[in-house]
Amino acid sequence: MKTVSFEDLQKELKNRNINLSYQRLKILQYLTNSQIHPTVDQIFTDLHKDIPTLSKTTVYNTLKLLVQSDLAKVLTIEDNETRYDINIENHGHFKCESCGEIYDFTIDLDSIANKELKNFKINDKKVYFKGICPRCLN
Amino acid sequence: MKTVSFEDLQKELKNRNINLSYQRLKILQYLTNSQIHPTVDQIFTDLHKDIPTLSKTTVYNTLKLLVQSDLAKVLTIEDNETRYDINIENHGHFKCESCGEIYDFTIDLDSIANKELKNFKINDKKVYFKGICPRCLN
DNA sequence: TAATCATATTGTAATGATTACAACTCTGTA
DNA sequence: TACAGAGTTGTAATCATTACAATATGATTA
Repeated sequence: MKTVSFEDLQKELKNRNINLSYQRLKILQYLTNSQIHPTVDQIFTDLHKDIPTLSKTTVYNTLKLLVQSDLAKVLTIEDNETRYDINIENHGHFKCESCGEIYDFTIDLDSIANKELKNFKINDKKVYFKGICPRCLN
Repeated sequence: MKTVSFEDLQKELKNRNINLSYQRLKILQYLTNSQIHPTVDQIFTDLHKDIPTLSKTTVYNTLKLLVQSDLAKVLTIEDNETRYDINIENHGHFKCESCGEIYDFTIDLDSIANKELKNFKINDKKVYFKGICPRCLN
C-alpha cells in the first residue's frame, strides 16, 4: 500500500500556497502517525493535551482544507461518525461492529469499474465493509 | 437487479411480528415506489401532504425498524445526509456531484472479497462512487 | 524597528439532524 | 365497557457542525 510521507504532504501544501502553521502541522502529524482514521473529536481531544489553546473549529477548518486539497478523505462508514483518512489510493475500509476498530484493506478500485457507468465521470470510489474482526471472533 | 415486491416486505414484517400500521405502510410504499433513496426529510415532507398528522419521529422510528429487520439499508454517501434504500443485494450507488441524483449500478459484491479479510466475518458491503452523471456532462 | 496587511486561530452562538421521553391514540380481546 | 399493548405524536434535549466576530500571528515593506 502506498504511503504518504510528511515531506510529500508539506510539498503539496506549498504547491497550493497553504501555510503550515503549528496547529496544521500537528493535525497532519496526527493523521499520518496514528493510523486510526480518527473522528474530529479524537483529533481534538488527543491534541488538546499538547496544545491547550487548540480550538475545535481549527480542527474542522484544517480538515476541510486538507480534503479540499485532496490530501485527506472523508470516511462515512456510519451515519453518526465522520472520520478522516490521509489520502492513500486503492484501499477499502472494514469496520468491526464489535470493537469499532477500522481496518484498511487493499483493493483494486479500477477493477470494479462498471459498464453501466461508462458515460459517467467518476471522481471518487469508496468501499466500506462491516462485520466482526478476527480478534473479536474469538 | 433483484426487486422486492410489496408482498415480500409485508410477509417479512409478519414473520418478525411487526404490525403494518397506516404510517408504516405509507413509508414502505414510498421507499418501494420512489427509487430516489430519500432522506428522512424527503420522506416526511412528501408524505406529510397525504398524512397531515404524520410526525417526523414516526419516520425515524419506522426506518430504524426496517433497518433492524434488514428490509432497508442506510446510505452514508455524504457525511451530512443519511439516505435510506429498500434492501436489494448486489448494487452500488453513484452520486452526481452536480445534480445530486443517486444512481444504482449492479456490482458483484462477492467478487470484491479480499484475501486479507479471510479471517473476518463480513456482514455488509457498501460501494459508493461520486462524480458527474451523463446528463450533467452535457 | 515599526507599521501594515493578510491569514490563522479562537470562543461563542446558531443551526440542523437525531434521539429521548411522556402523553395520547388506536386496536383487539376479555 | 374496560383493559392492555403497541404505535404515534409533539416537544424538549442532545450532539456534531458551521457561522461569525474578535484576537493573534507572521511576513512584508517602508
